[in-house]
Amino acid sequence: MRESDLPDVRALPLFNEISAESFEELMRSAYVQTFPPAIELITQGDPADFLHVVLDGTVELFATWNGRESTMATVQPISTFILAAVIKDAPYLMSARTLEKSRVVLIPSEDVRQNFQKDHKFALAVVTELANCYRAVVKNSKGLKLRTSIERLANYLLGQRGKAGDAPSFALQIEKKRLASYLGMTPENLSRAIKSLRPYGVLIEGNRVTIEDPDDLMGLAKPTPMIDDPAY
Amino acid sequence: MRESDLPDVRALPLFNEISAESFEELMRSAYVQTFPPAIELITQGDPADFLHVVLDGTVELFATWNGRESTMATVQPISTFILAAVIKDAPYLMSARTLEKSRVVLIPSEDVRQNFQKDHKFALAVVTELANCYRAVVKNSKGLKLRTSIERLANYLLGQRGKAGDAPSFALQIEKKRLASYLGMTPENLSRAIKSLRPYGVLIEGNRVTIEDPDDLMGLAKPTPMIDDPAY
DNA sequence: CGTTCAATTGATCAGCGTCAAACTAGGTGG
DNA sequence: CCACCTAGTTTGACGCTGATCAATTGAACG
Repeated sequence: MRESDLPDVRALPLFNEISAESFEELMRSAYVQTFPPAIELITQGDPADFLHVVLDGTVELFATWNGRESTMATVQPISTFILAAVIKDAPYLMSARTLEKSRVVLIPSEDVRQNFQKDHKFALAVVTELANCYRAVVKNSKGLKLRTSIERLANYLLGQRGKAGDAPSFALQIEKKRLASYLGMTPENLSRAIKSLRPYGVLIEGNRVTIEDPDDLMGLAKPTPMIDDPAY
Repeated sequence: MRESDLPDVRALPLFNEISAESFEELMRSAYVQTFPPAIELITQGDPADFLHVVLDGTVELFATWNGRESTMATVQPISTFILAAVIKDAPYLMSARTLEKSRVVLIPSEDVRQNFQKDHKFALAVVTELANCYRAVVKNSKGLKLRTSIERLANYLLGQRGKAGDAPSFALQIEKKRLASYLGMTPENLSRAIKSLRPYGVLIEGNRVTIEDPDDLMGLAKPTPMIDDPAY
């Protein structure tokens, strides 16, 4: 792997505190690969051979059952995914595909497991990472069960606005088709949900979102850190 | 806390491998309390002061938002809950209440955090526990997004049948009201879903479930370890 | 310039929630 | 021990949300 990529990986919370020795060992056996868009990186049910780190591009985590498919999350640089399967040496629960040209670090699972067995600092970082992942899924689940699709959309938009530094206008990071699936609805329905937010000052043209009056939208969305704040 | 309870707690995967020293330290500051039914043990949003271990009874984890409520899980002996919040020293994401008279061990969060900082074995156990919890929620989420309510019910029943040692008849562990909420539907809807499973050989009278032909039901439920097997 | 796929729109329909009422069961107090 | 009360469960009627189907528009890419 490229020398210049190392600092980025090292900067991740998961690797930040670990010993130079462990890091070097992990990176020695790791390799970086660039994938074209729409490549299935991992398939649910397969053994977890590698811990993945997205350096560039976008990766979609999705699940399938009985011919149906649902977007579970989208991973953007720089972050890892499917850590739990690697740790447990268990099969992946989700599949992953690139949405655009993406550069991904692949770290052999066995090395990850060995190093977190012997490097206490690494184990602590893994704990933190997993606790975060767990809480993220719980929040997601709460949203799914407690909110209507329009409320989920409204909160999603407010969340994206926050990510964009509270700019009045920003770009959607994923296509509407996938956003729909992520929010648990059909594309047709998302289209109509967007229209139904017009009275709340939401305007979406292409992937350009404009929120004219955040307070108005918040009246509908009723965001709470316990569902909507990733850092909570 | 009672001497006789110690072995049960010690037998938990979370505490099984840790040093005698850590265990003793944790138990010294821990205390056991017996609660009547319908007591709210923890409230979402509150700081995570204690790691909880259910010794006896049943505890429901639920979430609320905007006046709505949803059952997220039911915890039965012997197991822990809200480990992630304790580890992260973050607010609880879910509330918990006893469903029946329950005996619960309360371990001060601070002690848990300290001990997993210094006891590597404990940290490893926490990692495994969190990975399991994470995967459980992901499976749950997959079920919610990929299945209809009837399919979720069918799979739930097959799961319970498995827990009951594949007995043709067994008792529901929770009331239908809560089962409905857990499965993401209303009680009325659950009632009708149950009736719609009659042609598949499912008979439910009170809390007594009889599955006449599991294979028939499985044709509808299409269970997969990637959603339905807790050990997967 | 044409192909392909996403996005939108309209029409229709099924699933599910809501409301209301009847019924049942478990627990309490007389 | 029985009557009553409360809360869970079931049933029916109705309406809304969101899925499906079909067709069109729009945009991106070769």
